[in-house]
Amino acid sequence: MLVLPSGIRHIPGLLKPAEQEELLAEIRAVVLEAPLYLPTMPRTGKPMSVRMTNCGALGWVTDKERGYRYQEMHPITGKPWPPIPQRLLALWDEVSDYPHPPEACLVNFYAQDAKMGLHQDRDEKDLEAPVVSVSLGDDCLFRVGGTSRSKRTVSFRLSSGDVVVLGRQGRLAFHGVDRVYPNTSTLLRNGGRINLTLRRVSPPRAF
DNA sequence: TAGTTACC
DNA sequence: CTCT
Repeated sequence: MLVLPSGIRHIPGLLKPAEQEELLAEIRAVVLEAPLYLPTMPRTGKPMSVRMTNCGALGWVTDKERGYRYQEMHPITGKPWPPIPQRLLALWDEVSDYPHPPEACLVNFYAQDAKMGLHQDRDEKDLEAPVVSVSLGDDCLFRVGGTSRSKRTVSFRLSSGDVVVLGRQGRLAFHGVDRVYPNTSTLLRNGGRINLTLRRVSPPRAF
């Protein structure tokens, strides 16, 4: 039987099919305002296989010249990111156990051959807040390990409507997507997978 | 495959 | 550097 590393919560089917459809419509609206683009790796300029955009006050971006960072503007259009849909803010309140709202929602689109290498989310200044991830569309094989690359990893399947929370000891866990399973969901007409990642970037301002 | 190193 |  599968045992997840501590601090990693997998909540299968948290979003019902109707909620997935509603959320998808909102993400389509985000993508109309802030188009998906192909990010590139720092220094090498190698394109990733995933296409990205963001919503929220800040968005995670990467390019050859300036590397991984958060910024307030879409790198192609130069416009501010659209707001995070209210139902994602509500989901954050439901699962994050954190008293301040997320500032960034990274939207990752995985075509059927896309993947994401093992990595840590460590570009945020606030590491107290968890990372909350929502899956839509085709299933994927998700892999998660410990806080060093050499630690053992476990793999499990994520389906549309599943939510994963990386918090506490899991906040800096290495994780990635090894493959997408084509045609395992009918949510997206043309297949593929969307992952939404909610993050708090800055420590909350003292009042 | 096991796992590095920047830049600001 | 979320790749090789």
